[in-house]
Amino acid sequence: MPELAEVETLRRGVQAEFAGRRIAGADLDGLRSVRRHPDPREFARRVEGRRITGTGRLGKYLTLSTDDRTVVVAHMGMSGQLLLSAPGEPSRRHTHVRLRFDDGGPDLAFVDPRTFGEMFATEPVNGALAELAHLGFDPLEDPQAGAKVAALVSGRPTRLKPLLMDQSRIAGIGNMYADEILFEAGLRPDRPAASLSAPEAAALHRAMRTVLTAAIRHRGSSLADEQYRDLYGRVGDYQKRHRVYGREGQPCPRCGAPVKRARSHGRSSFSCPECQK
DNA sequence: CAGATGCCCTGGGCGC
DNA sequence: TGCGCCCAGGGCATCT
Repeated sequence: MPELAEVETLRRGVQAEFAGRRIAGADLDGLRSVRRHPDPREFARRVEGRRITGTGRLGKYLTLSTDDRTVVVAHMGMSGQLLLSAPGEPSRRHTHVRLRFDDGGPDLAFVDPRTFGEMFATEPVNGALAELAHLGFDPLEDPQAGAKVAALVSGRPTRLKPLLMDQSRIAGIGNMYADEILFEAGLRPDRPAASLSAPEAAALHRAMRTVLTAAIRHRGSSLADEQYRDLYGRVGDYQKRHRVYGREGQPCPRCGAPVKRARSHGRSSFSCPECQK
């Protein structure tokens, strides 16, 4: 389930492999992955002939800027992959979008079994993409992130974990990294945000940076299903360093108490009952 | 406005 | 071997 660290890993791959190249055409399979376009042919028409000039990321969204105003946006959802594919090589199952390039180099394939992900082509209005306007700040890219975390928790009755995962407030943190960040910060997932002291809010921001930068350094997390792969099809390494997520009953690496799993709304939260307060 | 719920969707794992 | 069931969960629409 690609979150900020996995999308950032993909972005770096896409930047290295696709920046400067011109899209010859887009092959589409069905409507769902380009569902923002009333007619999928519109997506193909908008990207054809565009040269990719750079890449960006806001939260879990990856953006490809081009030589005109067109911006191609990708979101991986639960199971989306962006894969470097040899031109002419048959598309694997669940390939929904495939970008071909005019230089004979590798294609970019969007593969997504569960189809929660999407791609679309759009353009900025007043320098911003309307489709991403609902997103909150990026915890790594925003230089004001520390102050924004402090402001966010102040006076808010919401519990910490839903707050961390609320993309309209902080962009890029999902279920997995929320658990790891809260463990790193020593804070319970169900802790009311407003109850945090100033040092605890600072620790929460520090934990975001620590966990997310380490996860990027290790090229993201691939869980048991190995659904997450980078652009080259490689699994990440950071799952080996998970301390609570997916580790129910195993000893907390800090105090040895068994990691606890709690469920709410069909989502699992993993935490240490002893050292998260 | 915030929180809760249900839906979208498929592969993999499990029990029988 | 195969079938039905459950689970994973991000984003969004819809409700209270």
